[in-house]
Amino acid sequence: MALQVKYNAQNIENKWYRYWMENNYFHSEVDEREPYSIVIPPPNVTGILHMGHMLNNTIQDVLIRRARLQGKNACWVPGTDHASIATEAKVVAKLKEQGIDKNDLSRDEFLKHAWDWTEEYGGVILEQLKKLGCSCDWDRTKFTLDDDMSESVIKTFVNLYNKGLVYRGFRMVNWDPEAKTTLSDEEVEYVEQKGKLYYINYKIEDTNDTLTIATTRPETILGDTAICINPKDERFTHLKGKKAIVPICNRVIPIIEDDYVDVEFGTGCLKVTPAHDINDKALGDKHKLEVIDIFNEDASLNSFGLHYQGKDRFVVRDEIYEELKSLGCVLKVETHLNKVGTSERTKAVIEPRLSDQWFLKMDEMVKPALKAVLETEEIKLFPKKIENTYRHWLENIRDWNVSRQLWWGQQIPAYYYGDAKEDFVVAENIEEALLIARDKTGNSTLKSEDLKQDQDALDTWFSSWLWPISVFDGIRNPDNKEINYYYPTNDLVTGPDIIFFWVARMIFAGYEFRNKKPFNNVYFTGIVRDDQGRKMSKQLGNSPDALKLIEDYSADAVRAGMMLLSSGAGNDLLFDETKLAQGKAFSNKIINAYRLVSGWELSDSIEQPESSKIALEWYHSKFQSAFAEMEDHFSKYRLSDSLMTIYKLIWDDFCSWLLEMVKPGYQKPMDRKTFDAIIITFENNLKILHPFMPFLTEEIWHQISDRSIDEALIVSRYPSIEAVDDGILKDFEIASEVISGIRTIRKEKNISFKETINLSVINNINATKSFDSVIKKMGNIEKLNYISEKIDGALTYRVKSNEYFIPMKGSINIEDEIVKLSEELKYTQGFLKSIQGKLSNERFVNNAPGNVVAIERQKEADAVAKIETIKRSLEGLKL
RNA sequence: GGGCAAUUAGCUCAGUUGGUUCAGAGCACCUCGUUUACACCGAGGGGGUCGGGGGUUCGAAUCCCUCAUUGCCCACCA
Repeated sequence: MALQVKYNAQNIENKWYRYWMENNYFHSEVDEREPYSIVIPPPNVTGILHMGHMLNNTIQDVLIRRARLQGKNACWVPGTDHASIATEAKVVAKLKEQGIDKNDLSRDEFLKHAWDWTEEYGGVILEQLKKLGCSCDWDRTKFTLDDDMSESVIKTFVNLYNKGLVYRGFRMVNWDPEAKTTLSDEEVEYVEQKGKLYYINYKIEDTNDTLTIATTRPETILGDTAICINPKDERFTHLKGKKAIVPICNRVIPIIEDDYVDVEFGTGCLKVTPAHDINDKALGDKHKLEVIDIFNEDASLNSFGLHYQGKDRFVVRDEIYEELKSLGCVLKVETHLNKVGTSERTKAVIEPRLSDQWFLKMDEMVKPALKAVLETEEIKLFPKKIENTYRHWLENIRDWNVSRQLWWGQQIPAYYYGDAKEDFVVAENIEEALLIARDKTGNSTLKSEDLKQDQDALDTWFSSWLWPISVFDGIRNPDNKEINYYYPTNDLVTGPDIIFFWVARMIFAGYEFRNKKPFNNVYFTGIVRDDQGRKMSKQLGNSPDALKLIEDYSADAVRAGMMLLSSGAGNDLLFDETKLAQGKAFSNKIINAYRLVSGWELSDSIEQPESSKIALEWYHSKFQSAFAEMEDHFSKYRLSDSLMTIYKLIWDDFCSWLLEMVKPGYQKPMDRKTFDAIIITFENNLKILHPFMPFLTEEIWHQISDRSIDEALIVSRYPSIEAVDDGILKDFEIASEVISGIRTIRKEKNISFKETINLSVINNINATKSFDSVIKKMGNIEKLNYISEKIDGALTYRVKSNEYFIPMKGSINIEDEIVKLSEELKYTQGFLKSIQGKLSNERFVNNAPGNVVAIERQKEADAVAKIETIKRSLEGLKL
């Protein structure tokens, strides 16, 4: 344990990560121990590490390492998500750059490109997590498109179909014209936009009258199949039963009545376009209107668009406005603020569109999920307030549209054998499908070539909702020993933005397929924002490079910094690089503390000083109380408080007090007994800090002594919990105040620390007597004696109400002393007055509980006594 | 439009069931100090009428009402 060379974080961190990997410490297998498992929220396979990941994964690693130190069988399953829309969009863009149009490729050709892309960029993020120190069981790494994962997904779909929970429906869905796929409601973002409200005149058939409708989307008039008025609207009674003529296409459409129409809004006349608006669709169904879809899948106009055919909807909007104007059909145009649905991924404006899609029934699945979180609380959400959001969504849930018009994902296992909509079967593979189809049709000559698989892929979340089950192969082999051992997982750490996409659905899946919750606790992290409170994003360029931060500050410092920043579950955190610097300073502090300890000369021949003995006794209790506090914070998922407790323990109590108290004098040797005890306390400090700063702690751990493979810090055990001696903690508190007092006086009176002084104490400070040796050492006191009478002309200082000490050397400025004492007197008198005020208030004495009143009386007595003491001191000075 | 949460020191946040002069922590700031691990240090110190107003109570940062501001979630107004 020689004095070390400069700490090179990067080398050391790489060294220990390699060591951990080589010795398989991250790997977990089923055994006798209590399991502790976490499944990672799988990042997008082509993603790169950003601040959110750093926060999220640091938290998970802290939890995992802590569980390991508790002797549990800790298993953190890593993996990535195929992120269908996001990845497919990236691949399409990449191909476009190369001059390749997705539409020119076959499904297989496209998938080949996607896999190439995945192999090239995929998994980068997992390597980055290693830099951060994440102790995932990499042998278990999963990808949501791995064969076994996909099999589980397909099996699940078939299972749900057979249970009657999956159905095919012709519905209005959110259509992303750029990705040419549907989106779930959760994937639609409503963005406020300044649009226009166009007032357009329609002729009324067989009259010269017109009626005016207001619309934000004039291009959709080509799909109009009715005008609707409110039957109670007296302005339009003359229109009842009449027909209107749509401008440009001159289609004659009925004027219908429905009280859905808001008399106040626009003109009170509503144009009805059932193919392009969800409400219009409802009206259309009710009134049996014709449905005219005027768009292609890329939202350009189809043949119903007449001379606008092939043009984009927004181009048409402007052009049709011009045409209508030239036809004299435009009454006016107003600006109008409304919220436009856009695709979360592609940012394209969503087009409500009618199409055939696959849906999963939700109403039954919601029930156990609601109960588990809100009633039995067998699943706990942190922060609790998020339960409101959870409840609201679940209570208003709609069926889940699980089909996507994409290729990157699991293809829906539905096989069509005929042209009719219901001519299909659902099966795990084509062979089975064939058997079922033959059976169903009675046509035994049906061949596999006659079957055509559905072209759609499943929503990404349809694979990730199985994640906690499928990573342990619990779908395909529901009774395997892994799933029975690791499931339910313990903690889930994720962002609140995917509570519906993912968290709620995992809960559905858990109860549906395992009849058990998927996890016990969900810790929702906050969003990482910049110092102005803005969300960190690529567009704003306000997100620091995560890897650069690790390089600049070390992984330990970044982890500690992130943990210090995150105040509690669910709270956003403002990124502040000074916190990383604080983390760095902390690791430096520890390195230097070790440098001090490792530099001590040992001697077996000297006795342990009394001061060291008592100091170590005190620290033992201090450590235990901090440890208990840390555990308490952990139990409430208050990780930043937990780290702060350790931070203060190590910085203040260990470094500033303990080490200073036991430090031998200049060039003096250290006694063996104290040294050995210090090493043990140092090791215990490292243990409790290890989950937060794994590299540094492991490094020092091995510097302290050579350790075998079984003795690495990562696989050691937390210190045992022992009783806290409250008495010694209290005594030390007083002793430390005495020492602070000495320092203050030295400073005020310009007495150097090198100069010894004498100290006399009046009124037995029994409490501190055991710390006499410490006070002498820390205050550089030559003689410490207890006296019964005050010494005139000496400096006075009080600790607590009636205990004080008097350094006798040094020049005394009596005036200063008088001023100081007078101030103290004034303060104490004020205090006394407020207490007496309270006590003379009859209502207080009569109403407050007895113990509260008793406390007040004690305070009163203490204050009176203290005032007496101060007064005596003052008189002494004035003499 | 509906719902939920928040507002405490310059900054980020604690403050459990109302009760010590209880307004706290970390960082930042100020003063002093090259004491034999560390200036990424040490010793001291300043700083908030707990968003405004009202109420309940012997007593309110804490409970109630109201206003203001901010954030989040949900919602089909053409």
